[in-house]
Amino acid sequence: MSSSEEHQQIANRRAKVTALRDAGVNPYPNDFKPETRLEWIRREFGEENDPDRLAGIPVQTAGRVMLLRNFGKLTFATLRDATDQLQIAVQRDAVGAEIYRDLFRKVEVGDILGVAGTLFRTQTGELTIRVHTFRILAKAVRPLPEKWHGLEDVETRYRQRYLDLIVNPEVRTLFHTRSRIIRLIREFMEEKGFLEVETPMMHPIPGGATARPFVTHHNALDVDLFLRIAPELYLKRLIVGGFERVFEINRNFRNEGLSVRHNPEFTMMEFYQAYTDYRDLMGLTEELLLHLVFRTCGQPSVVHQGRTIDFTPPWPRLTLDQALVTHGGADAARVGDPDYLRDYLRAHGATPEATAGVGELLLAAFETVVEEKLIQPTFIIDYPISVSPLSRRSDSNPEVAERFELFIGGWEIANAFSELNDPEDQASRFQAQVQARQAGNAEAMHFDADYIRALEFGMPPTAGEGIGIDRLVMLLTNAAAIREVLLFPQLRPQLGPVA
RNA sequence: GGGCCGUUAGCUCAGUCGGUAGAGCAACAGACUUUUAAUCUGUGGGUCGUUGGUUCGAUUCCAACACGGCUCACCA
Repeated sequence: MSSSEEHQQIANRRAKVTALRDAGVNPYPNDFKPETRLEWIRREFGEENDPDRLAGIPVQTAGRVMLLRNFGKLTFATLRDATDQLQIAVQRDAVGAEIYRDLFRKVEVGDILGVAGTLFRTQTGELTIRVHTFRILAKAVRPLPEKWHGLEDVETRYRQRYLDLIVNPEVRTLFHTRSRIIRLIREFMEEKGFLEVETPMMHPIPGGATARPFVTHHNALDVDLFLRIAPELYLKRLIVGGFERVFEINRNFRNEGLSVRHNPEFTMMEFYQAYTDYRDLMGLTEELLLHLVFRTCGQPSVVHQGRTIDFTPPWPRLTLDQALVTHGGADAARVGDPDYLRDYLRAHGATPEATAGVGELLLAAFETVVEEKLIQPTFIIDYPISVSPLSRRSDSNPEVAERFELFIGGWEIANAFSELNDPEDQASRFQAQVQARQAGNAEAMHFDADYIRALEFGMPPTAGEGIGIDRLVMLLTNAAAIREVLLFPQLRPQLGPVA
C-alpha cells in the first residue's frame, strides 16, 4: 500500500516515525528495561500520602499510552501495562524544553512508552509518576478505537482480537478467568493422583467420538491423517499401559457447523480412572465443578444469561426414559416403542430418521425436547447401547450403557461412561459402526484394530469422562457465545488486502 | 446450507419518503503547568460493503454477491 492511499491518521503517524528516525531516535528500541510493574507501584504506594517520601521513590516502568491530556507545558497521560494502569505527568521543565517540544510531542495514544521518575500525588490525590526521562519503545502507526465506547463491532473484535484486548478491559478479565479455571482443573486432577499426558493430534484412524474429521496429508509418509475428534482411544491405551489415572486438556477438531456453542476446534478435558465406574465419576464431577464455581465466583452458584445455576450437590440423576417423561411429557408406558417415539418427534417439529432404531429415536427425542430445559446441573444416565459404542454394558440390562451425560444451562457439558474393556464386545461394536458407515453415516466410527489388540492385553475396569472446557468457561463467565471465550474463534477468512 | 437482520469518517453512531451526507471522540493548526471521557478556538477527512438493474439522477429503491450477527439444521 503506497502512502498516498493510506488513511490520513496513519500517514500522520508514519510521518512522526520518519521524523524520529531523521532525528536519530529509534522508534523501536529494545534496550529499555522496566524495573517495576504498575500494579506493584500502586500496591506499595497507593496509601502513601507523605509527599517527601513519594518524591524519594524512583521508579522505572513501561506501558501503553491510553489517554493524553495536554496542558501546554504539562501533559498527563494514562499508562497501562499487563497489571494495572497509572497516571504519569510530563512537565516541560522536568524533562527539558527541547526534549518536551521535539520528542514528547511525537508521543501519541497507543504508543508504548518507557518512563523513569518519582512519585507524587496530584491536587485531586491521584498517585502519579513525575517523569524525569522517557523513551518511546514502540510507535503505533494506527490509531486506537475510540476511548469512550471502545471497540463494539463483533467482527473486528474477533478478527483483530489484539485490539479488543487493548481497549476492552472485560475481555482481558475473561481470559484471565479462563486461564485460572484451567489451572484449577489441573491442580484438582493432580491432587487426585491423575497424570497429565499429551496424545497425538493427528490420527491415522479418527476415533473416540462420532463426528466428521478434518483430513490432512503427511508428505514424507505419504498418508492421510485426521485431526483428532477425541483422544479417548489413546488415553485408554495408556490405561492398558498401566498409568491407571490420566488426563489430557487439549483441542479436539470436528468438521461440523459453527454456532453459538460450536467452534471447529474446541478444548476438552478427558480423564480415565482405573477401578472406578460411571457412578464414581458423577461424584467426582460434582466435586470438581463445585470447586471451580466456588473458586471463581466465591459461592456455589453462578448467574448465566439471567438465570441462576446452583451447583450444590447432589445433582438430580435421571434415566433417559425418565427425563423424557418428566421434562418432555412423554408417555411413560410407551417410551420404548419406536412408533410412539416417531410420533412424539414429529409432534415436536422434528423429522425422525427412517433407519433409526429405538436408541437413536430415544436420544433424538431427548435432544429435541428435553436438553434445553435442563438448566440446573442434571445427570442423564442409562443411554442405549446403540448410541454408545465405547461404553460398557449394564450388567442388569444389556441394551443400556453404564453412561451419563451432564447438562447445565441447557447444554451438554460432560459425557462419561464405564469403559468397555471386553475386546470381543468392542470388536463387534466397531463392526456395527463400520456397517452404519457403509450405510451412509459419515459420523460413524472406523474399526481400530490396534485398539482391540490393546484391549486383548487386558484393560483394568475403568471409567472415563470428557468435559467441554469452553462451555464450562462460558457458564462461569456469563458468556453468551463460545466465540467470546476463545481468543481467536474461527471465522471465514477475509479476502483481499488488509485495510 | 435455509430464514431474518446488519454493513455510512480511524472508532461509536445519526441521516437521506431518490437530488452524492452529519455528530461526538480521534486527526491536523493553535491556546493552556494539576487534568483524569480535561477544556476552548479553528481546519481537514467519506468510491455510504461490492457489482449490476431501474431512473434525468442511487448512499437511499430492486437483484446478485461478500462479510458478520441471530436462528434452524448438524454436533459437544
